[in-house]
Amino acid sequence: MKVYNTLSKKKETFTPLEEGKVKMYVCGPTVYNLIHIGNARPMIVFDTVRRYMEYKGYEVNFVSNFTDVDDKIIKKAVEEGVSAQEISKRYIEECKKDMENMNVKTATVHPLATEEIDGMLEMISTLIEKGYAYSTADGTVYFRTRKFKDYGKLSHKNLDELQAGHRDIKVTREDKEDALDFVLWKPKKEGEPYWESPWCQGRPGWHIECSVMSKKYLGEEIDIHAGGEDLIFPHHENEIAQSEACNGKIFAKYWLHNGFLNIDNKKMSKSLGNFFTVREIQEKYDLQVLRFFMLSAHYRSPLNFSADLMEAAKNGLDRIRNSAKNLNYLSQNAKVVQMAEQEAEFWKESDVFVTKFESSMDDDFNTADAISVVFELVKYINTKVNEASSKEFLDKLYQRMCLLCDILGIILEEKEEILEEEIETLITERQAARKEKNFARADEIRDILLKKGIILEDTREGVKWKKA
RNA sequence: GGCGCAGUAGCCAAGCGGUAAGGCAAUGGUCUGCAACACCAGUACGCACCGGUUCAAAUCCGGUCUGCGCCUCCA
Repeated sequence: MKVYNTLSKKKETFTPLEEGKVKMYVCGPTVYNLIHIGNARPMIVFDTVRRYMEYKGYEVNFVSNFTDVDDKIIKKAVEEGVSAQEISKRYIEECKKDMENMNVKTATVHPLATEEIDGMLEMISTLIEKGYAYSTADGTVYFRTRKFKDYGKLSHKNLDELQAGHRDIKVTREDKEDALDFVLWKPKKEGEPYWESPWCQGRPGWHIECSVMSKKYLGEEIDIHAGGEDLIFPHHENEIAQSEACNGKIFAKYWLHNGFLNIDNKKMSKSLGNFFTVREIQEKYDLQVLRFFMLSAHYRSPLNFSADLMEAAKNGLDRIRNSAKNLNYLSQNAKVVQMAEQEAEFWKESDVFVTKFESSMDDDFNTADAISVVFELVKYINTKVNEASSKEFLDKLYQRMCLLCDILGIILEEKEEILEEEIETLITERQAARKEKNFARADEIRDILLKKGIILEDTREGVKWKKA
């Protein structure tokens, strides 16, 4: 299995630190609002990485945090006149609902920054002892960036370039030894949540939490650290500095980063008004469609989001689901016999799709390619299967489809929705009318239902309905 | 100013040295009381442009144009 490592800028063969086990950390969201579809990309992508690793037989210890102390949370709390904790708690719950609806597996541990303050104080103290950090008059603690020789190895920047970088809005604080030093601990402001520390009453800087939580739940050395590409600098660069300066060991072996999600070819931002929450997408689509859409491009490429693209993704997913549905339908009526000789040959022949799927995924999780293999399987199934097929053959093919889709986190079974009784009755009446060849009445009922927003389709599996 | 990514059919998107996967849409067909759905079948002499290397280039090298990202909170 090859993975692209941001550290080396190359695809590398994946070899875990410990045979058969994977230690993986994914930077989670700051919970100050409902998550947006940009937040959803790393969740979906790295959940898929995890699923594939598990499929390959690895035992994956997957840790993903919730940042529950932060300026934006405090700001939101002030706006609503409630505590910061109330805000973070609320949006963690909402986020978990969204994750479930996107079929993102729960992490082995979902640590909260506010519950790991002790570990942070400990790491900051060690960094000060080792000369990698210093505190200032007001109790702010900074990381001494220039002291860490490898600084810049992830983002491939060197300190002088960084400093020479033209930035209009460059806020440098007077008490820093160097403009590049970043905050580990900062004093509270009036009304803000705070914790006691040797330096002042205050709260942690953003970067320290991930270093600490990763260490606590996965150890000083981990296999994979992942997140959005925007986190490469400064967040992940700073994490490396903190962890490696503190532990004296290589922090993470592989660094994976997903590309950004754009809206109509523009960066998503509130000011442009092109900001979508996962919840808003859910009003219009099953979140499986969102997931399928996100996996239809390579995770490192930028991905454009638009209404048309979602619609295309929906139609594509439907093709896969229809094929699965058809297998189920045929299976229900199939003869319970063993595979015929030719079916056994076809079955054997379809092994190739599993092999191809795996080699796509082995190549840096090429889900776009993997999905194309699923479509090839769909076509194969559609052309090889009919009313005369044996139950064994049908069921095996169905299981094979499920196997591949499950790795992608795509669910094939659809939730059964319940119709109002009145509509149910009309559908039954229409069926009766059709049987008596009273097509006028049948069409009349179809029109009535259409006006109620129900579209009927007469398929060979019986009448199907969907909402307009 | 520095660092970096990308340009493949109407749209999306794999391929990354051996002669263009897959999906959506459009088109033709099969099925159906009709409609819809579903299924099947075609669909790029070509991979932004100009040069170069090679027996062979969408893939490597140089240049040009265009779009985008990071360097500041951000997934």
